[in-house]
Amino acid sequence: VAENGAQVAARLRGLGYRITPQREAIIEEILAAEGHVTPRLLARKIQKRMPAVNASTVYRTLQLLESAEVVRHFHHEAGAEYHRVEEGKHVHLLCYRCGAGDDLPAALADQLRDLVSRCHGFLPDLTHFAISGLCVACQQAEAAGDPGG
Amino acid sequence: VAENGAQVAARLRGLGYRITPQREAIIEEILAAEGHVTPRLLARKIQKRMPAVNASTVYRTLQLLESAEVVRHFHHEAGAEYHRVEEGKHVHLLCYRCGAGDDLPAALADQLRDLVSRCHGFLPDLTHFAISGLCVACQQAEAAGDPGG
DNA sequence: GTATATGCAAAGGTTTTGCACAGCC
DNA sequence: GGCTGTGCAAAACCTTTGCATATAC
Repeated sequence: VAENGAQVAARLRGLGYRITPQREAIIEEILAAEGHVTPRLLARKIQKRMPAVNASTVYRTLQLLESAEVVRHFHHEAGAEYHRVEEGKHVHLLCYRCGAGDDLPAALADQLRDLVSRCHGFLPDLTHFAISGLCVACQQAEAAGDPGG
Repeated sequence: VAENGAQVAARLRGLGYRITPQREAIIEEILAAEGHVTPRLLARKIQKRMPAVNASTVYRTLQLLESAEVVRHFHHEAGAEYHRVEEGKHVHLLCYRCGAGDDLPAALADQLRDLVSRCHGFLPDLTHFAISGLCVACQQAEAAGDPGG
């Protein structure tokens, strides 16, 4: 299902957008990124390849790509992060003690969504905000009285 | 269980902090606020009472109050919000279509937490990030083909 | 050729920080 | 009186915006 850069570009063209070298580079960089990227990091990566590219172009392109459903963003402690839509099923878990990130298995995520929906009516999108908490290792450390970080 | 301003001040004194008029005003304003406040709104409220108070004092005091466990913060689309610890049990639901806010019933919140904890090991704090989704009304509107906002 | 995208620069906004002075205890 | 907290100003960020120019189609 995962599109490559050329396919994304073709789809954008079909929507009436123009394909510029800047946009090609930004698309490629996002598709190449595993997981998620902040706009600022993405801007830095792009500027390594094409130093003249302005940060505002990166921000504008991200908005464009989100409206074209190529990417999506979610929020965590440090702000917003972008990822390709195909990787959007992840529920992001963040340990507030050690900072480790993890993902919720899809089956469990579905179960949570259905439970909220059935019991409360609200249909949650658990992928849009991260979930803070304690990872297994840090729970054990806390139980053992380890002061930790 | 809810402390009043004087009790909070006494507790801070016990921790070795000094109580200034600014801090008293900030504490009172937070305790008076129902629900949550952004730092910027809090700063504006304080400045109505005491025009000379600088925003940096508000930010510094919020950090202090959080380390003393008087307040806590959570994140949503627009940034961070602070609330008193006693009101911290809320899981914040936000409709991404109409913007309406709601809270998850405590029993359901507990159930979700236990489910994640049992199945995955991770012990989530569902109060630290809001949960985005569709409220009941907007689900019906979408089902009815209403273009909506 | 024309509409769109870009670069640039500047603005906008929030939050942080350094420092001298004021004021709490 | 000593140490902590405050105001002020400025800086540091990130992100957005207006406008003239470049360029994709």
